[in-house]
Amino acid sequence: MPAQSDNRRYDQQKLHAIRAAAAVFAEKGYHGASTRDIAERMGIQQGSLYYYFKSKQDALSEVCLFGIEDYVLRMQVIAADDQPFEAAILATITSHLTSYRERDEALKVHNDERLYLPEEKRATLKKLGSQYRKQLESIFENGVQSGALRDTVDCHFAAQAVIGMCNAWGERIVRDPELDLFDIIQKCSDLILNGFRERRAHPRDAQSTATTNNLSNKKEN
Amino acid sequence: MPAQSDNRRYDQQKLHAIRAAAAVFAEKGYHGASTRDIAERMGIQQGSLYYYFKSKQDALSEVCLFGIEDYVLRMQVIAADDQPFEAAILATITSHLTSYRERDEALKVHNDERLYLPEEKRATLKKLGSQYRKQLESIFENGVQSGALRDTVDCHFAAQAVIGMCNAWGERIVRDPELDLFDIIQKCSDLILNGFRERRAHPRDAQSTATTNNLSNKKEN
DNA sequence: TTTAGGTTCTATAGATCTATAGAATCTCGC
DNA sequence: GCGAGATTCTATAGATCTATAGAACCTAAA
Repeated sequence: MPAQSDNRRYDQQKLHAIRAAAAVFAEKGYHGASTRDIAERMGIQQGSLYYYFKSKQDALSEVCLFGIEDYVLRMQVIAADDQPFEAAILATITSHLTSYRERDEALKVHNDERLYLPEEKRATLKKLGSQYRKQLESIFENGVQSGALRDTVDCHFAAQAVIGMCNAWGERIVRDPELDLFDIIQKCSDLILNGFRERRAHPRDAQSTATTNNLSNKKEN
Repeated sequence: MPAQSDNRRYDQQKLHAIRAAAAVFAEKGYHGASTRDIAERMGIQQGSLYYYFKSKQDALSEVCLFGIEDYVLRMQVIAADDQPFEAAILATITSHLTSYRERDEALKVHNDERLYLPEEKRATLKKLGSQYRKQLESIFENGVQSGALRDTVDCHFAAQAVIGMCNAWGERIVRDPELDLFDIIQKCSDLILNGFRERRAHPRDAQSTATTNNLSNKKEN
């Protein structure tokens, strides 16, 4: 039965179990992983796993929560802290990507496998996720209001784009531990802020509007 | 036995099978989907599916290939075509995102499930994927050389970022058919080119220009 | 040492699922 | 209508996999 008061052993093993499940789910996917795989990874028998998880689905649920919880908390801190936009977006991206490194595979599992949970079990995750997105949106809104960002910026789009980009890099980061985290953070921030286009030495500034116009009617579509 | 010369029936059903497999894999994941699910969706019995696929893994393989093949071809056309960078990146994003709409779930399956294929069966997909990336990189390199992009741009990073962002939006597009594709394409291009930062009123350099601002605020159709 | 409760093990029921074999049905040229 | 080949069906072997029950083991307090 699920442990008691000051019992260290249970808590240690439970954490161990969550990490093992995260690693296995990340590698094989929720449905591709077996409870035997998870148990094996933590050095116990398959049946013993049910001492820590009510069910396989319950394991997924806990891994997802573990993967996202303090990552949302960190965002809350960033959003509350009233920094200039540039600092805030850098902090956001840093937090997002270092989460992938630190919490290993749990965040990846949250992103890739959470949809296999039934609606009800996902409620908490959903709330955390949209909380995160809203806070990121508010950072963008503040950026617009402060004049740091263009007033044409669609903050909802912007938040989704940042999240999407960070998750894409996060997947790579998890898969390839050699990647230079700091370098990626820098470049992502730069992209979000400035894009890739050269700004000062634009060839002909008279037709600058013309250049954007012909973007739309090109080639087959 | 796998059909013959002018036999229409087989080809039709085979395509039907691939689409059914794509839909089911997209919804439940490779391991979460059963061959019975796929067969059911195309209105035949589970065992009959093996008339069209050698194995379940073979089905995944074909779906992935189906999902990525002509999408790479389109990129080849774009890269060969010597357009200005702005047009090329718009065409790229348009191609990428409309692929998600048109080929339904097969591209999503390629992105999410292809890693479950054994190394050997993935060889072709890998080649196609890196071909795609390299062509996108060369588009960025051309952009730098032509002066359209800053010469500090890391083209490898840029290509990965674009692919990551497009895939992230693609997932949403597949899941929510109501999303305005054209709007997303516009905003992604704008982000890649210009970022979100206000440029006119930036303290440091007072000059240039209103150039590209109006890309984002044209109220499309 | 004894004992209680916490942790892990073994064994297994019951429910999948993949892939195959062989029978049944369908299609179409003759 | 006949027969050959193409397509689909039924039935099943064999290999999973999840979850549970109950025995065994381990630790620490009395």
